[in-house]
Amino acid sequence: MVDSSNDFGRIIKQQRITLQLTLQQLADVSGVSPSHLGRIERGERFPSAHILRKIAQPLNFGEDELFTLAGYLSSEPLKVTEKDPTYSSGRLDPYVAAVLSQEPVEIQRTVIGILTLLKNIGRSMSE
Amino acid sequence: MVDSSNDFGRIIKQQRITLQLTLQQLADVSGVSPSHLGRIERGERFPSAHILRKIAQPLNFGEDELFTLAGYLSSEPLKVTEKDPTYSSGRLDPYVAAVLSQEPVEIQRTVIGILTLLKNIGRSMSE
DNA sequence: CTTGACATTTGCCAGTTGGCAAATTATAAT
DNA sequence: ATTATAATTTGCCAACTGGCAAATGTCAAG
Repeated sequence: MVDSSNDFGRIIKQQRITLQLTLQQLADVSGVSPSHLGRIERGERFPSAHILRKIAQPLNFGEDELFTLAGYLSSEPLKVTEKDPTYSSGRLDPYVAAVLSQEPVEIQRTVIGILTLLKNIGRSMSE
Repeated sequence: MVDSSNDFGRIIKQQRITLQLTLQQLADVSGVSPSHLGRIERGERFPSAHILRKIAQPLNFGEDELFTLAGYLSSEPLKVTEKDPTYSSGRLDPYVAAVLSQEPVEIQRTVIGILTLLKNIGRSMSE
């Protein structure tokens, strides 16, 4: 299965690169084969919970953080999301709320500041 | 494959019974086939993260909670949040919630993705 | 340019997941 | 008990996961 907008893989890869690890090294530490790790990074495989748990710690992710990321970023959009009006715009996504509430209010507002900035940039570029 | 001490299945089943749902009804709501749900309940299948996520909401479980129950997660709370009292307010600033909820969920999640990336960069730079 | 040493990707395939439909079992109602 | 109906389980199999080994890509040193 290929995930065309492979956010999860990109995040994993970014973190591996940041930590200066090769696939082989991450494989040694996590016990997951380098080939499989590579396929996860480029969205050719969707890792099982078992694998997610193995790679969470070596990548400095909280386990549940990685699970939540994987769940929400998985290739198949949730039908529930489409059917349930409470999940569409006008409401705050529960996952987003959960993650943000872990941050100090200062950080929360900074995030909003960045969002506003990006929107302004986008607006001015489309004129 | 059979899980001899099938705690997870029992908990899932208990919750389904409590909510007065049949396998068929839970299947309709969650989008997971009744046969598969049945096999999960009696420990003949280990649900993927994808399936876990689908059934969490209809059963009134938080996703992390369900992952923990599934035995994939350690039950330890997040280290960062626990050790640093100034770090988390534990709640979402109302202004932040108001602004973010005006964006599509997709954007909301992208914002979180950016935040995560920035945190990872910061973490690796301070080592 | 070539060699050698790693790093990453690909080919292959055994094992597992999860859906569909048929079979079986439980539950009512007469 | 008998039939009808709903709920659950089983048989089957297409699709996916993840490991191993081979192939390919990358790059620094000679």
